[in-house]
Amino acid sequence: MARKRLTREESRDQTHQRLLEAAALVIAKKGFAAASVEDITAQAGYTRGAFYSNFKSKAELFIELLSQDHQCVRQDLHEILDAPQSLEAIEEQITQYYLRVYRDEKNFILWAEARLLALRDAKFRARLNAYCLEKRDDIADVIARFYQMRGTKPPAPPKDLAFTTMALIDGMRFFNETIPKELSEEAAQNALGVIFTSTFFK
Amino acid sequence: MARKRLTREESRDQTHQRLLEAAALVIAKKGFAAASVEDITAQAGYTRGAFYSNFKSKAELFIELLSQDHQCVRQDLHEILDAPQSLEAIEEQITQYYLRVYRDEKNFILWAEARLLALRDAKFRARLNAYCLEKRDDIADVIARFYQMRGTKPPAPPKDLAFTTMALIDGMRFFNETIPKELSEEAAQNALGVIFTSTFFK
DNA sequence: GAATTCAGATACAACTGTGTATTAGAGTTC
DNA sequence: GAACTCTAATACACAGTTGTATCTGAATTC
Repeated sequence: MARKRLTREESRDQTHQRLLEAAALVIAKKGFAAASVEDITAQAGYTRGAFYSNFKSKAELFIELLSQDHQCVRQDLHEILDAPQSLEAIEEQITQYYLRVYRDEKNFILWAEARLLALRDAKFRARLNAYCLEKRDDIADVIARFYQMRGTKPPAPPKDLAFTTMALIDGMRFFNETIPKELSEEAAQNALGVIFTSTFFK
Repeated sequence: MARKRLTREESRDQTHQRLLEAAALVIAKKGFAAASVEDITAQAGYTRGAFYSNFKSKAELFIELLSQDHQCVRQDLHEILDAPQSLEAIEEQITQYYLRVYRDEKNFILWAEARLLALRDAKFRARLNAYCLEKRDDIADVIARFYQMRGTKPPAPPKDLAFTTMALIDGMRFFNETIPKELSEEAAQNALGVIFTSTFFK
């Protein structure tokens, strides 16, 4: 199994990507502040030299990591929800989608770290807010489309309801991680369902 | 204005309390990991010697800080909600209470830091979960009491609805801090109101 | 009021992390 | 294949953090 000899660019991209993946692991494990550049490069199998020739700073790397994840999540959402569908299908898919995010989203710790970092770093906050608003608007679109199809008026502006959704999911995601014993599948569905079944869609 | 000469115990308690207050400031400002013992004691006007003769570790101090805040918040909640009241009064007061928490709660950053720490430190998590469940049960009581007075069945077990409430408030609190421009008073009320007016209480 | 006790200051030794400057070695160009 | 260029390793100087060990002075005790 001859390993392909890489061009300079391929090699660099590989290093770049490996550092990002390593950072995701290490930051999730130790937290952004406690994750040293040394930790990250060691996890990736490099030394600090590789880091500084690929990124300006730890925050820069983190932003790029979040950006990649944001784009992935966004694409997922669009693939599921963009095709025109029936009222029932869309309702079902939204519920499924969020239950899936709630259960499977691996990177929520990274986003929690990021939010905390954003409170303290204005530049970082600006970048993060852009992602946040993009997501809110995507969700607001879905909500607006849903009510339009049904021909009823939403109980509040869709953008506000989108905030509700995001806040609730994030909060529950945390409980799910720290007190799983108190949050059976059923309890989680009850807690989330308040929005997805009782309010938005009834 | 003669300053009172303190007894040893008074002096120690004063130092202890000042360190806690300083820690609240510094941890909120720099984050738990980045806040060094040196930072905290300097902020309080002491040296590290004072810290190590008052606390076993930074995590220990943090737990005590959170414990104090938890007790305060809890007492507030009870004072407002414990007296038997009319249905309308309780509904109004819950809404007011949460709007107040939402707007005024100064220490939510500390709790956000704590949740992240809890993901990584089992002992810390156990302590924090205890506070979390105590709070959930307090809220669940209020919800149960409300439905009982009204004589209707809650849409889900009160404990689950309490999780919903806590998750939503925390999440919105974050948005309020990082994207205040997108969250007018009205938008916030809409986002929170989904629960307080549409679901729980209608 | 002398002896004692204890809160907190000071000094210290070990470690960890950072960023830059320099170097080695592999890819690229001609 | 010789000169070059760029990625990543290595070396280094420096700053910050930690916990303990020791010391000091004010409160306490007799």
